[in-house]
Amino acid sequence: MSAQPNATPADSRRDEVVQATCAVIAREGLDRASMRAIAQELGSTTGVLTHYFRDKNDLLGFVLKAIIAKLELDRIDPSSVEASLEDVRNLLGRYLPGAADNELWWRVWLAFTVAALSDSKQAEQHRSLYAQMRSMWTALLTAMQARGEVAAELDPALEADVILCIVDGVGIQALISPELYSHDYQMAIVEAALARLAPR
Amino acid sequence: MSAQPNATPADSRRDEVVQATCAVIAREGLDRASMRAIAQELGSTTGVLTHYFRDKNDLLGFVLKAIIAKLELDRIDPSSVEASLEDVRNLLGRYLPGAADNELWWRVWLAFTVAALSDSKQAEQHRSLYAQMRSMWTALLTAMQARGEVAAELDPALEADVILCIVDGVGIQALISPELYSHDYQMAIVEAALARLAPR
DNA sequence: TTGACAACATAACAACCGTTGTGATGCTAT
DNA sequence: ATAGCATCACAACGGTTGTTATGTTGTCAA
Repeated sequence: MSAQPNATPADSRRDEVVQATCAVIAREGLDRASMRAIAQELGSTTGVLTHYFRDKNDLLGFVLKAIIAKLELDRIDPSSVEASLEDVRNLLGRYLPGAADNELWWRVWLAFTVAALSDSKQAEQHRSLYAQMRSMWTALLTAMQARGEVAAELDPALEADVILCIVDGVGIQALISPELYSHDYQMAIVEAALARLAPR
Repeated sequence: MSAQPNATPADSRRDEVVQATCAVIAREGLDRASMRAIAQELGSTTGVLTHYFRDKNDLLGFVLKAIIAKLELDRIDPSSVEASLEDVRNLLGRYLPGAADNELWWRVWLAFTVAALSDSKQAEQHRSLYAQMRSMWTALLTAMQARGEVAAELDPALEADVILCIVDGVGIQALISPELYSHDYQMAIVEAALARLAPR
């Protein structure tokens, strides 16, 4: 279950710090995630943080990398898998908040995304990451279209962006109004926006 | 063009401060919008801010109120207007970023939204605001459905949430990748998600 | 037993934050 | 002319921030 096969004890401890940082960011926000707050969440002092990370930027870099890994780990290879519309639904279902601990990762991801809007370096990273998702979905939809699973008259690139937008939108709304956006309701919205993919 | 018909000079000066605050938030982020940074944006010192506002919270309250006013000002009364699908498109078109100075307002709004996720008081405000939009769209779609402008088998409440989600999603993506999300492309995505509203 | 090193705790530092009080300036009504 | 008030500039305050240096503890090889 560990991240790496040859993970040293130091690496696992580092991961604990990253986890604690995510917890603080998700609960209090990115700007309130100070060194001392993170250390307190960990039940230690800032000495732990400075020992395993060069500075705060370094720590946040590890956090962002962990989030990105979470985003891409459960991704499928669009060229090797013959996905049906049902598979697409399941894939999005596991990705959205409302299931498992996804809400925590969504909160952290959204915090970094908004912060990236004011940081050209981080903005470029986010752009390329979304570009990656975009090309993945475009390839997947193109393959499905060739197999007749997606209506022929649709533009796969545009539909890929529709998926990205609807997922982001549902994600945000679910974070704002979790009592309204149950997992089933999130899926209902996604399916409503995706129904047009079906042929005929 | 002023906000209020009987606006005093003090009110207009207050509005200048609010505008400057929005500019700083949009450019540098909410956490970087310090009193001194806002004053510098205004070409003054913090004396101006403390004179017109009790404290920073008070100032940010005015900013949020200005944003909300921007959100609701160009809203239509769903019961009095006989909107067509074309009108819905135009309404959303004026609302999305990519047109006029909407991008600035979107950045500020998103900053407040993410901050609200870690503040139960602000979170409730955002929830009720989205609830307001939700009921507006539901009423509008219901009326259009009764007039045969929207397919009869659809659930207006669900479709209202689809609209809210797709707008938020397109808005965020447009802020992240403005060079990709032109105004026309934003509209194309919205129209793609909205095409299913048409009857038959 | 001792020395080296990892794993922290602790304290101090400058920089920045929001807030407050004080004073200078200029306009306005009397 | 002068009192009064609006409109700021400015400095200082306590608190919090990230960073750095130094101290303490345990472990383990030689």
